[in-house]
Amino acid sequence: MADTSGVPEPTLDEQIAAYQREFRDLDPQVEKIVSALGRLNRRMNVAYGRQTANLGISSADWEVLKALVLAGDPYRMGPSDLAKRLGLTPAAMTHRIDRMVTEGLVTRERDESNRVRVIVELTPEGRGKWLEAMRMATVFEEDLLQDLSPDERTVLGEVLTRLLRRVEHAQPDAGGRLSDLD
Amino acid sequence: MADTSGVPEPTLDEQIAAYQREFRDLDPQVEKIVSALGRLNRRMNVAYGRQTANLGISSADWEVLKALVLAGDPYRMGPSDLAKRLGLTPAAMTHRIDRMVTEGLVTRERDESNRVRVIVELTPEGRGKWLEAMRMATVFEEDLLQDLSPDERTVLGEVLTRLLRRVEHAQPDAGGRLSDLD
DNA sequence: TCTGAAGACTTAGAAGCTAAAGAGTACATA
DNA sequence: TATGTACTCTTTAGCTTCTAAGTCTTCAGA
Repeated sequence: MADTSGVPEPTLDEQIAAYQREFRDLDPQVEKIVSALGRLNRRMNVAYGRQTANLGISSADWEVLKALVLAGDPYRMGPSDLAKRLGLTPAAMTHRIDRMVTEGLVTRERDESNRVRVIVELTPEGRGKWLEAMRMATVFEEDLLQDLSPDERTVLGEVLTRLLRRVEHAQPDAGGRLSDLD
Repeated sequence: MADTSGVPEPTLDEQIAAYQREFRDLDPQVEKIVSALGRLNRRMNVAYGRQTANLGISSADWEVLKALVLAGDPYRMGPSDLAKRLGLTPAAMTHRIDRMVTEGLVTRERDESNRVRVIVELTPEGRGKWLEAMRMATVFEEDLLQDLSPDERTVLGEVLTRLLRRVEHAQPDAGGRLSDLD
């Protein structure tokens, strides 16, 4: 584990002030919204990560569990569909499934009706881990939002989905990957 | 590059509906806010990633450039301070700096007043890349938010900083790492 | 001068990814 | 039936980036 003590991250306002100092054409209000979004997400992911780590599952495991649960009962997908869904190569998916099989989270077997295909299926234990992670996550989320009034929740949800629609429309398909610009 | 065609991600509403089906105790409004936050952030990061990739810098490069710029003129930090700031081990920082020196983004030299220390300094080219990345990012961000009224911007900024304060208070220091639970 | 602490680097190795080659299965067509 | 082709998954080789542990250099204090 890397040492993260000392050398603290600047506060949001300090960072915005520094940006304005180093970069003239900056709307501080826009930057504050965007930076807060990035930071909020980063902190939330740290919290989720701690919770799932306590369950003994990695973020890679989590992604696969989520995809299988969203597929609905009987919680099955093929490796290449999973790979496309998660943006991995089939080779990477093979290794990931190997690990998850040994962890007891999923099973892998040939499709008897078409023996070219392979079926990855959630085990009861895998589904249990997903449910437990969701339970912890929702407790955290409720707590996070508890200071927001009903009106604020409505507005926030509406505005965020509007932004999401805009960003999805602006970029039809994916490219690189990057942590928050923040 | 992994194939990401076909097998589309469910829409936000489809996903919420699936979560409700699979997990009883779920406040759909809370989940919608949280999921929209996660997705929005993910899409934004993809956009940033494309932009910086066009400049020939990686997300790792970007993090270092940002830290040095935020340090202010003369844009200097020691490797271990950078490592702590970015949550890496000093060894990883050494390699990252190696790469960035060959890319001409930073210089590395011994501190003559204390020869144990090393000083990493932003080059004019590195600063130029940061400025250019910021320029592209702000254009994208202005465009993203353009449909929001002044009132909506004010409320959004205020609510997000409130949430940020809450999440920062709730978890003083970091733990694991995870992509969006979404 | 000696010694311990601290900072940066080196080495060895683990994890996870990609690209490309390989193996097995299904199916269309002769 | 035989065979070529396509499809799916796995294997192999190699790359990148990280951590852990050890080394080297420098500085500060006894």
